[in-house]
Amino acid sequence: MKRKITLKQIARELDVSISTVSKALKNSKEISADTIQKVQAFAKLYNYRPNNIALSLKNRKTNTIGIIIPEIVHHFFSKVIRGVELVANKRGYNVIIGLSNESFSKEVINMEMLANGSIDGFILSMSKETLQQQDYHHFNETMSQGMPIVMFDRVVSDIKCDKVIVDDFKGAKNAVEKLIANKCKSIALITTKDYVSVGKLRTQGYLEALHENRITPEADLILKMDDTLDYEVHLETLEAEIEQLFKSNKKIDGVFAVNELYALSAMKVARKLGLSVPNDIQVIGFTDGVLSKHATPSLTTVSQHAQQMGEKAADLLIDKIETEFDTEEEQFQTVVIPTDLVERESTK
Amino acid sequence: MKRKITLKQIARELDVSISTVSKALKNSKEISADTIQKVQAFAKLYNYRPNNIALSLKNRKTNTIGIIIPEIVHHFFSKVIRGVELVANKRGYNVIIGLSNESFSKEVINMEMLANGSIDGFILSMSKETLQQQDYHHFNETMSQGMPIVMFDRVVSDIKCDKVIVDDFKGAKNAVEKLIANKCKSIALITTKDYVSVGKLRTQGYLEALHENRITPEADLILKMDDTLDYEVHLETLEAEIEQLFKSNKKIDGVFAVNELYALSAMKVARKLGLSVPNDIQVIGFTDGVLSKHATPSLTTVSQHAQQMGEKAADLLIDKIETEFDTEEEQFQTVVIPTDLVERESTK
DNA sequence: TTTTAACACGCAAACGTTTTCGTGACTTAT
DNA sequence: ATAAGTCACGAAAACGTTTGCGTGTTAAAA
Repeated sequence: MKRKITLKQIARELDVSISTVSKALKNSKEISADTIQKVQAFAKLYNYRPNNIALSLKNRKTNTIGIIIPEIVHHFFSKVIRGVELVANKRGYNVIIGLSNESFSKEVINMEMLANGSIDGFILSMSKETLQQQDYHHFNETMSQGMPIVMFDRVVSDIKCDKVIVDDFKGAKNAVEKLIANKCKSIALITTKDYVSVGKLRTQGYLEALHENRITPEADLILKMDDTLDYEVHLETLEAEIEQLFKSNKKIDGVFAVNELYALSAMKVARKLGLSVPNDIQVIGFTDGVLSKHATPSLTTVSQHAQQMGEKAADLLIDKIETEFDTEEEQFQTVVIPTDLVERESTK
Repeated sequence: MKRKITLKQIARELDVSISTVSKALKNSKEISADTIQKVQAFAKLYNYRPNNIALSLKNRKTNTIGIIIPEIVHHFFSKVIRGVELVANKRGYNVIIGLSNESFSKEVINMEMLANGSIDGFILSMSKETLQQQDYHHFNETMSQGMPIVMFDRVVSDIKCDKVIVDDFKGAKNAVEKLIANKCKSIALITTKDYVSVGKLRTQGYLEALHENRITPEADLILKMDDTLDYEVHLETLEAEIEQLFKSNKKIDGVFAVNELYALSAMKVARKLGLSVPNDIQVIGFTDGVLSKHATPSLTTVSQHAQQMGEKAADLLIDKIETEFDTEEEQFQTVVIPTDLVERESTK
């Protein structure tokens, strides 16, 4: 088991100095053709590669970006990662991941671990707990130390940094407008509590669409789920709530759900109650997920283009990393990725 | 924008030497209580944290593990990552990801990037292309440089390293036995071509179950898909093939599919042909995915316990990293994670 | 008063690079 | 023959740590 070879070892073997080896490998014109040839041959033979850690230390640059997300077993986030990884690799960066598991303290710990030299910048989406507690000190501290942050999807305006978001408001509005155009008269909304910014915005989009079409929103038709529960495990609770909604509002003929699972559950409950989708009830969800595509009937959704978000976030971050324009005060931008309404079988 | 503070800066401010600061922070008894108190107060004030990169260089240890997978937008792999991340963090390690995108060359490049000092060891699952080309030089080279590798799921016996696999053979056999016990007389198999080890083993499990029950396998009932195609985009091709299978073998009353998508497609085609699942045809898939749970009818599957695989792989790897027992020749182990048959609505 | 020991701290090397600068040995021009 | 200029290379510093060892000061023991 041989260790990785270093400049020092090559130097010793070839009886030259370390600096000569280093320069020879870079085809420096300070070094004679003879020596260059000799060194490069030896280096190739032993498959020399410079040690990244040493380079990082010397250059004060790791060429690695950290990504902190609440959860990885989730199509949206894994697609974002794929996007990040794609452009990161293309631009010579590695990606290191940290999972907050929706916990504030894990988010803080993870960021601290990575912030101490391991990476050049962060791409992150806040945990629900952080959103609830509204404690953003770790973000601000990280940035004050000169480490750039790009946030995506779950953002708050209090934090001054680059952001990549989806137009939740317009996406939701479009979806509801589609239902209205499809002759739905009584459109229910299944959403989350308001502290999650995206849920809030989608709810507003729903209301705006109703308003513009002179439909009076009814509180009865709006179901706000407590999403601190993991509904992958408490599916029955979710379904029971929706069933209750449907039963007490028989006139419902359209449903807009702010995520995939809510939408699927709505369809499931509808079927259970003997209602046909899309004939009796039309359903639209909000996501990029795989469930929508393979559901029966397949689900019409607002697509978020998660991968594109990841790509954009990575580009923004690397741009920031690579310009040391500390000159004028920082300029932050918020990029809005447009949504698409992907029409499938759950709408007419 | 202040840079991160270093020992040197603390030393200069407090007019002591760097080593004194370092020792004071570690409560070394070489240092007076006075100085310790002074240094620690200052360090806390400025929120000093040692630079990971410098530590990595000094200790020749990064406390980071690399994970190379073919694809991240995939429930199985993201669950594995979650498992890896879970135990890695618990044991003080970070996780850095590389995606091979099922490509041999990207796998090689990614490994080379990480192998040069960035990480202490690899956890990986081979790309399809690597499996086809059977070129494993990059794995062997990496290991010969003293970097441990743990492989999971897609493995080959030619490579000597720790492995974590699922008992594909037994899992498949159990599933088919279940179908047989449920009175299926004509059981079809939808699988991949044999170069993917897992597909091959699952096929063998299928055959073995038939054999033990004195059922003669029929070539007509075995559909081998070319999985170099991405069936997420070529769904129609997949469905057409399955439809062909069903139409030319009307007696089929059971289907075992080696993954989730094949199984779902089989159900979809069955429905299209007016066959009821599970009354006319019972279906079992193989995976941990989310589709199975939310499909209609929900799909009975062989669960792989992906997260557990990730956890085990991480433990194996870190164990190996942390024992420098170069003494006797290396001992490699292959851990088999048992599968579970999760019964849902697609079987009786 | 001298020797010894404890104490509190600094020096320097090491991890593996890159890069600036210095310096001998030649070569060329005067 | 001497001055100037190339050429080819080495020494050393720097990135931020940790740690073994040396050392000056003081206090205790002889």
